[in-house]
Amino acid sequence: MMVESASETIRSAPSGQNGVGSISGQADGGGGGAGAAGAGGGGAGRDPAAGADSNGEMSPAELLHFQQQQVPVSVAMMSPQMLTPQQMQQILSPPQLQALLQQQQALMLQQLQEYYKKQQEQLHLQLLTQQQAGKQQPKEALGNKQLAFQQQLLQMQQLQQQHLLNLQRQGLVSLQPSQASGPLQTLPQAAVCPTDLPQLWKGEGAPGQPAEDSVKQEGLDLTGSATTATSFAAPPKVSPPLSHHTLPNGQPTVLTPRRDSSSHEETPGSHPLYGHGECKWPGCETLCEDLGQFIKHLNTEHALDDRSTAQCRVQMQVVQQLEIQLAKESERLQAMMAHLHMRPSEPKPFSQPLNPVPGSSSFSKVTVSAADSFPDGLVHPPTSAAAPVTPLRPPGLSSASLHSGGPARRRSSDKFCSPISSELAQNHEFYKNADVRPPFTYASLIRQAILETPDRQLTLNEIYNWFTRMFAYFRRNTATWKNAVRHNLSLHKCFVRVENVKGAVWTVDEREYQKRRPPKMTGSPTLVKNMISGLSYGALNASYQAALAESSFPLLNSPGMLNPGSASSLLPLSHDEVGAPVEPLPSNGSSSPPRLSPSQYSHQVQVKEEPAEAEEDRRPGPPLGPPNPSTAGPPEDRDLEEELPGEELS
DNA sequence: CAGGATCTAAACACGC
DNA sequence: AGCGTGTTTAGATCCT
Repeated sequence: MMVESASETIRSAPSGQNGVGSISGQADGGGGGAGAAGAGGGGAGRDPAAGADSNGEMSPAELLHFQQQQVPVSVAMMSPQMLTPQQMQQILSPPQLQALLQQQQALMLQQLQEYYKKQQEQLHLQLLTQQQAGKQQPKEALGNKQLAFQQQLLQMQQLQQQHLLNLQRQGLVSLQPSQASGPLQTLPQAAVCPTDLPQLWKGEGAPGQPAEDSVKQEGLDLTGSATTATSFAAPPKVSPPLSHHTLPNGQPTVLTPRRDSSSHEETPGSHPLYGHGECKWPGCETLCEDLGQFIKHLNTEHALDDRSTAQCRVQMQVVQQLEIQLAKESERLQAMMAHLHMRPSEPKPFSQPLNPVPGSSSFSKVTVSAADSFPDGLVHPPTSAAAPVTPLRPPGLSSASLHSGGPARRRSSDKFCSPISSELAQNHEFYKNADVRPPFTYASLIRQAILETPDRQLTLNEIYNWFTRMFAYFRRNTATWKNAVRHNLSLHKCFVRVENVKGAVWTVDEREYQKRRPPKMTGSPTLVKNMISGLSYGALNASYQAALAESSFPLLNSPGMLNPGSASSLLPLSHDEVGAPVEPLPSNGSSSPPRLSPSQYSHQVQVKEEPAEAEEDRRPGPPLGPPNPSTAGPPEDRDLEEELPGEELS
């Protein structure tokens, strides 16, 4: 199933973002060649060109190169830049979100400053104490301790620096390299070129420490303390660590697709630093009516001078820090997964396609985007916290689906165990802003939409709205996907139409929905394992987290553990169930009234007055689960039931 | 190869 | 007549 979904994703990839789904399937099917071209050209192909364009305009090609690579990343993290104005309009909150975000960050900045200040004082105090005490101690010991403190201090300051840089980068803190002032008085170094930091540290900490050299050389690199980041040492000097963003096969990568999603505004005549009528230079945001004006502004305000260079350095540092952080988190993930026996921990040079389908013609298309390929060989999907709206790609989403305009189904999620609601929650911002097709089936999405509502019912139009609200992808090609939605509503028994006072609403028959799921996959440890190993880490990420959180995976390692008791104790009041949607597998959800909020359930039943008949047809047994030959057993047991076949299979 | 799931497209019906 | 809503059919892909 996983495979299938992935393959569908793959298949659709060629259609590209612009091509939309329309005939993607057929077109692709017909010509594998076309597909390949689409994959390459669709997302990545375009970028190089864009890069070339802007490159010509800017002075130091190198700097610009960095900017091209970096700016969008960080900018994307802060603003829904990739959206077209139209899309922006359709989104409810961005402006408010932005404002809110800024408020929060301002607050955070304050707290950070306080925190860092305290930490620094504390560290200094400790250091001094140690130094004094150390006079009576062997020199070696003293050196070590001092070094340790020094490193700690450095680490802390680096962290601080990182935060500040981020804030600065986001324009929250307006900093001029030459004029540090205002809110950052306590941390003047942040305003200065990062390369000055070592000196500052030198002045602050113990002078002449050996570690400083390395720090100096590596800028903000956490060399001294980054013992865990061994797998991914930040490149020395200031060259942005982009090397790993290229795929072995030479395919363009990550950073390119990103632009894809923002391609709406980045017409051939556009500039990576220009968007929404304003200058995207860090902390600038000067309004420019047109590109020409912007270019002028760029050349005057951001010419190659000390300030611009410094800002560029800052940006590079930001990226470096993020990379380092990413590396650390990735390593942690790797260790976790290794520990959980999810997969061999040895790095695999290049992630395999989401669905290693050797024979598949689309195989080549599904290479993991550069974003996913890191030196450690792991896929490094952005965490929702780190890059909520990064167009690079959401956790759990295959790269293919990123570029795809076609179906990006991932039945794994609705069929297997990855809770769509969890993943949605995690990547909510991403899907909301990025023009990426969600890797869920229409059915699962519709169900999700319905279950998210208190009443567990939606009119068709409300479903439409949910789609457009939740997914940028569904803000276009409305005819296509709306048709698909209607088609799915009609086709699947799990969707029940209910005549309401205000019209017809759609509800979900969980039992039917569960029925749709092939039992064999749900419980077979072997199959599940295989599926997992066939997955890319990226695809796993969110799904895994959610799945693990919801204890779906314990089944993996201990099928025997599966019993009503344990299952119910594990599944129930997960975040999904409490606040929101219920995922099928974990809870077997709505089909098990006892676990579901009684009010909710009754509500659902209530609504279905008219379709009661139909419902009875579809629901052999009463909601409360009296055993039925076919769907037999109490709801709780259905968990078991669904798993059992799998066990039998294996 | 059959069967199932999914997606896309399209035709048609019905009511407002 | 146009539109929204539903239903249904057909063709396609992919996986088991």
